[in-house]
Amino acid sequence: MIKELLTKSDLSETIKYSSGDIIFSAGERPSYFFYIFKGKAKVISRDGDSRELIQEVSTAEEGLAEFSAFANEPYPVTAVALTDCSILRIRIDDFLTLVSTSEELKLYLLNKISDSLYNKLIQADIHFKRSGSEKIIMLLNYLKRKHDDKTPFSFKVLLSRKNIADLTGLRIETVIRNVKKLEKEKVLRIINHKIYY
DNA sequence: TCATTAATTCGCC
DNA sequence: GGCGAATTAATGA
Repeated sequence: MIKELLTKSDLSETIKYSSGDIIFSAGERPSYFFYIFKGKAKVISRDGDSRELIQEVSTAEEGLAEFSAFANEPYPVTAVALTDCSILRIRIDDFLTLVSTSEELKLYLLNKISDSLYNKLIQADIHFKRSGSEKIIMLLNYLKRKHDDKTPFSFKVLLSRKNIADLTGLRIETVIRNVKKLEKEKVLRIINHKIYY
């Protein structure tokens, strides 16, 4: 287990974060590798302080922005706790030493970073679409891909309108208008404000 | 439960 | 497609 590998080293420490706390900020030089034990965090880009783009949501038993341990660049993004979190941190030098000794850790990182890359490419595709409704449909398809039941309207979207806006780069009003349009076109259903796709 | 804050929706430009 | 205001939902004391 990755968790044991990281904890057995006395080089690591566990830090508690409250919901909303910033774990690292864009522009900072990474000094630590972070691994979430408990809770959920988002990795975002910011546009002033009004708008944000959700780049990734990481949850328990996952690292946070793993690429940063290898990229040797300042963080291009900011990480914020979405819930109360318990997060392990280990200095990057120590982490890299640990990686060099563990096949399991190497495989984990290869998997996780590949997965992130895949997500990024889908995301780029979403952003590349011109119309709001196309962006929303692509996001819904992406979210539904792991949903077993492929029949229409079987998938309840748990995201808020704001979440969808933050994931697609659209404004909330645009999301609301497009979602209504898509309902008229019978592409999705709205029951109790929730979207079924 | 009440108060505060966040999300959603609507009308207007 | 964005802004501000009104409404509604969620959250916290």
